[in-house]
Amino acid sequence: MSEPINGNELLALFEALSNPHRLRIISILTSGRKYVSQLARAAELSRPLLYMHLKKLEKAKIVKTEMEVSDDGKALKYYTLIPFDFHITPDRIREAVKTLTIQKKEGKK
Amino acid sequence: MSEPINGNELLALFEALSNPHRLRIISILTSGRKYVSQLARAAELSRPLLYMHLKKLEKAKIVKTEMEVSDDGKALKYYTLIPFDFHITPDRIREAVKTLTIQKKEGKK
DNA sequence: TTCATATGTAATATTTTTATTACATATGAA
DNA sequence: TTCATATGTAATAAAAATATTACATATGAA
Repeated sequence: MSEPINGNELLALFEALSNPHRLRIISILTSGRKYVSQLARAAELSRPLLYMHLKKLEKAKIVKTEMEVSDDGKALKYYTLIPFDFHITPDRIREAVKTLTIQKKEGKK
Repeated sequence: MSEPINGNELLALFEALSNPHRLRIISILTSGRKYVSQLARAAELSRPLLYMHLKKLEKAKIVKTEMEVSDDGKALKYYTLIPFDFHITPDRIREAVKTLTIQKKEGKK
């Protein structure tokens, strides 16, 4: 969480955190795990849109998910916050950049 | 730098850090200030594109700028890294979200 | 005067991100 | 069977971010 971090992972982290809805989702999840529909109501987002945001948070390893079946038989997809403690300084960024391979437009024809 | 941070400022910070070129720019500036053309060569970016990226870094207060005139009379615009040390945890994000007023599509007609 | 070096930006194009609409399936309760 | 609750996603639209092109000005040196 606080160790030297790979450049691509660090970038994915910042990308995940660079949106107000996703910050709010993180905020909501600090009070405990929520299943998708529940989270959609709390965040006031449509499920398709919420899924998109959750994918970015998953990619950055900020949330994890698990399927469960409720007492009344409904399938529930729970999202849980993965605790983190990032220490961001210029030196850490300089170190991370050494392993940064992501290029915008990479693979362009 | 490490104190509780305003939600909008935190978002601007993450937005500034969520691009590989900008991370590289920060990395380059860790070795000392550079003027724009110098930085453009080091980062292998066109000046117009570099200006766009520098604006985002300035907005997030990650860099500052000062104009100077070189010995041979050229105007030089120097960019300097502002030291920072951010501590990012779920609780800090939850606190910051309370003061988050930025909404995508805010002000839509 | 011409060249090489700077800064500065407007207009446009391209790409990516964000958001919406419209579906599908499955479960248990009424 | 119908209703309310879930999950899941494809197709599309809209908005924002990124990138390029084409200019402008100014300086000192050759």
